[in-house]
Amino acid sequence: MEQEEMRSRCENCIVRQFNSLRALTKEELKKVSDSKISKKIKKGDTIFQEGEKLNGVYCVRDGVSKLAKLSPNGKGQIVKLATKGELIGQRSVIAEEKVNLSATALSDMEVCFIPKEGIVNTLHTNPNFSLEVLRHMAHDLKEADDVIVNMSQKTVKQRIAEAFLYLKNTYGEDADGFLSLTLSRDDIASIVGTATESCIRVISEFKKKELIHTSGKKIGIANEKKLQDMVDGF
Amino acid sequence: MEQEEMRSRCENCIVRQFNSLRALTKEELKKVSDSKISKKIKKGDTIFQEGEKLNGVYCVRDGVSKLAKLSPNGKGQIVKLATKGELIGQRSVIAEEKVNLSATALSDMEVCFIPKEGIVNTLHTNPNFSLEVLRHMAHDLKEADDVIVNMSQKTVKQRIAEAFLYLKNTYGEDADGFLSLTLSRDDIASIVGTATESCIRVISEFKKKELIHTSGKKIGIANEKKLQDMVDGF
DNA sequence: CGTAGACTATGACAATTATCAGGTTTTAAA
DNA sequence: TTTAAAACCTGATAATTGTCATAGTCTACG
Repeated sequence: MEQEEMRSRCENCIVRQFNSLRALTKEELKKVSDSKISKKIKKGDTIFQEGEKLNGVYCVRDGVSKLAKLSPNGKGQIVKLATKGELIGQRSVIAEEKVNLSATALSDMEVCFIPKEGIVNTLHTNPNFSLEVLRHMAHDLKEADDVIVNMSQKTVKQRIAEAFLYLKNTYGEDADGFLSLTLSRDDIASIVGTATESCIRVISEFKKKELIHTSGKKIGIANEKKLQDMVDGF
Repeated sequence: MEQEEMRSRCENCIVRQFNSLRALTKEELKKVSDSKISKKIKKGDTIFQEGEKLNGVYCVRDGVSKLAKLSPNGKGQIVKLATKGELIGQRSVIAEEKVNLSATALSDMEVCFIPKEGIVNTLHTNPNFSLEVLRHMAHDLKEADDVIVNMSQKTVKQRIAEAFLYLKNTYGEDADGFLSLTLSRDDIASIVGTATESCIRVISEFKKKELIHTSGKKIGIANEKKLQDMVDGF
């Protein structure tokens, strides 16, 4: 059990290297580690919901979640995927507002809930940490701006092609050449902002043109160059 | 001239109260004021362009600018309007990346260029300032997320109606009941992400339905409630 | 192992939106 | 004041995308 105790300390957690927590001092990290709560979340379960008030942030240790807004009529729009190493909920904690997106697990996940006190205090006292958080937020903002531009300037086909390339570059492929992150057609549609049926149709078309190959819901990229050309409008 | 000297000091600039600079200490503010350069920018002129490397941020003292991405085919997408009191270019300076949007004046403007050294140093030493910048960025990020959701879940008509309400709430109306910020049909189209012709058609339709009234390119809101209902899908 | 429910798939059609082509009006500058 | 350019407007048409209906396929679980 001492082994397990060691492993569960933030100080020994590799994931921390990927997010703003790496700017914490040893003492600050110790406090965070003492206050954090590890949780396992099953695929499909929600971590938090739009409108909730968050009392802390979640650090993703393993798995992938979607941050999305559901509309009254049932269709949702995925705004961002958050994966190993990312902090979610920080925007809401910093702005002291209710969360405007809900977070749902796309795979089994392991997350650590970090109560906001530790975070907020440190923001006031450790400029390196603030700056690090700021950099991450600046990056998220750029990505969001890019999504806005893509939604208005690219067709559904282009956006789906782009999504596949993004998934390959971000999450990689398995041994058989399929994207490591397997999403439902519905989730893919929600990422690119289109109807599920339109998404399925485009996937069928890509398959016919041998740009991708599929097996069940798994998708593999067969012709990266042509997909990229399509994104670029050729 | 001493009067003018007084007025041009950041210490006496009202605009500062609206942005992160209010978190600066007197000394820090003095340094910023000493290093800043005031510029007048004429309507239509660009402040900076996509891909440029910014050596500082711009503080908008008066006027309105659009932050947009131009696409190769000529259509642009406006991602954000920045007005009196806002800082622009901070994202790029913080992330130490080239700017990903270009900034163009929509009206005659007065801006102050603040070299990044002062900003970056202060970010490292004054946690209040970092935190204030962080809050603003968190707010921008939420707005960007909302735009993404709107683009995918609302029709062009709804987005245009929403834009008019936004312009009224943000910039107000003049004495004759027209929106204070007058935009070209082209710019309105770029905000909601549609073709100029589609935008004009919707405006004509709104006019026929007496939801708005126009005079030249000026637009006034005639029936706020019905416009809001339209946004909400009724 | 069989069945309910969820997911995938496709066709037919409707709605939305873009594009092209042509006018008219407004604006700004000579 | 004339004139050229830019902005606005409208119609006709095409392309894209969404919706509805229906059926096949997969999968989890009793």
